[in-house]
Amino acid sequence: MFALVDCNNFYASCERVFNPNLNGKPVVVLSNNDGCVIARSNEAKELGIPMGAPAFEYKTTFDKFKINVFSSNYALYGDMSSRIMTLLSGFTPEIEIYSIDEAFLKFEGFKYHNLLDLGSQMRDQVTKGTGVPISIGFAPTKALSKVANKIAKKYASRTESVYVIDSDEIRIKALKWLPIEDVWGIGRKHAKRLKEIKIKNAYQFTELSDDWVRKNMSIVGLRLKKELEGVPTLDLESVVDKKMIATTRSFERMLTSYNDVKERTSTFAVSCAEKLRNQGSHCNAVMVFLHTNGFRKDLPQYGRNIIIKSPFPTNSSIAIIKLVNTALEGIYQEGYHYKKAGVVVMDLTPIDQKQLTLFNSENTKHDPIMSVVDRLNKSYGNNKVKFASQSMGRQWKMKQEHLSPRYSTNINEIISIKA
DNA sequence: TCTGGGGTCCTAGGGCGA
DNA sequence: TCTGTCGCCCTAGGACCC
Repeated sequence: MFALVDCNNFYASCERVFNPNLNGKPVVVLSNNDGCVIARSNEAKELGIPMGAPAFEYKTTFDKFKINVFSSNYALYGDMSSRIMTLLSGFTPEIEIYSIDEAFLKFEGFKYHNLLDLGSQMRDQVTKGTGVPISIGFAPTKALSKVANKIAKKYASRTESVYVIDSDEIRIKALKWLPIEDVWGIGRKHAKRLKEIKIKNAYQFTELSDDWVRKNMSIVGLRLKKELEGVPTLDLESVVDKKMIATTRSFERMLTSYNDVKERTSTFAVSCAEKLRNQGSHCNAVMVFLHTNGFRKDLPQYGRNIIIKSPFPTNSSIAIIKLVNTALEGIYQEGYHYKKAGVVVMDLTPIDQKQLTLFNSENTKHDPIMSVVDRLNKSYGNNKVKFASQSMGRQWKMKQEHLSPRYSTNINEIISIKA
């Protein structure tokens, strides 16, 4: 049996944990730069705030309904997530952390265990330990546990947030209930095509022929079909090293000078290099992209990306900045208003599998310098150590007008209780 | 004025050597 | 020496997830 545990409206719930006044009130959390809505409490959903709503367009709605608006606070959400995952790990060693707010758990040999009781225990322990409400779906496959979870969440009061699919009868009933566009693994494009041939719910999807699904939706679609039929094709996935690492951002305002863009991409390069060192990897290539604001039809549009191979595997911030600068020179064009840029490090290899090259060897001093940089940043806060191409005086800030304190990860921002 | 960020997997199609 | 075919590798692009 698989269980899918999903935190309800995770970011909004995290904000509520340290601010109980928000209970019962509408809450939304915005993306980086306070751009669009990425999480909503049930009350905000009921007021018709859609996922992805641009914040500036909904400002009057926020004011009108007294919606509590927060900038995203990833320090807080990341910490809450790891506390929840630790609690869940107490129930089974077989756990796959699927995202910041979701985990698949596998229960072998629990045939005669009462899953409803088990789910209730999990729910109570996480709620008691962290204050974040969760929903749990049990089923014989991962895709079906997603379906069960949706039901647990949708009918929270009736199911007490735990739902079990353990018979064919319940499975079919659940699949008939689930609209095709809500099936895990079926995105917008496939949902549209399926609806065109009158497939409206998950059950009808399972009635299609294997051949049709294989032909039109590839092996991925066929695996999904089997999963929904109750035949497991997906197992828990173990944590593997990332195959690419990216740092990309929209700018608060549009940039028109080469040096401004270069400062940004250098900072992205440093961030990617740090992530590489954390993972214990080197990169063998970097990709840099930049583009103008696609929403501004009145301005000329431009966007390009370029991949540059590194002469040697590296995770040195200095070496990666150099590569990124070379790449940027290749694609930067004067005369445009740039809104977004990013650096992606690719072709990653483990540090201990370094191939020696005859030419172009790297500077051997970089490794010790980077470990000093990492230590300093760890002790004095991130990004204290800057490299020459990064801005020194200038402070690049994300727009974060509604940021909550980092209650759980910064001693200066812990919650204070007034007597 | 203001519209996120970070990933994975699969397939088709072209280049290329056997 | 030329041509056809097969399979491998690489890349771009599409689809999906949170």
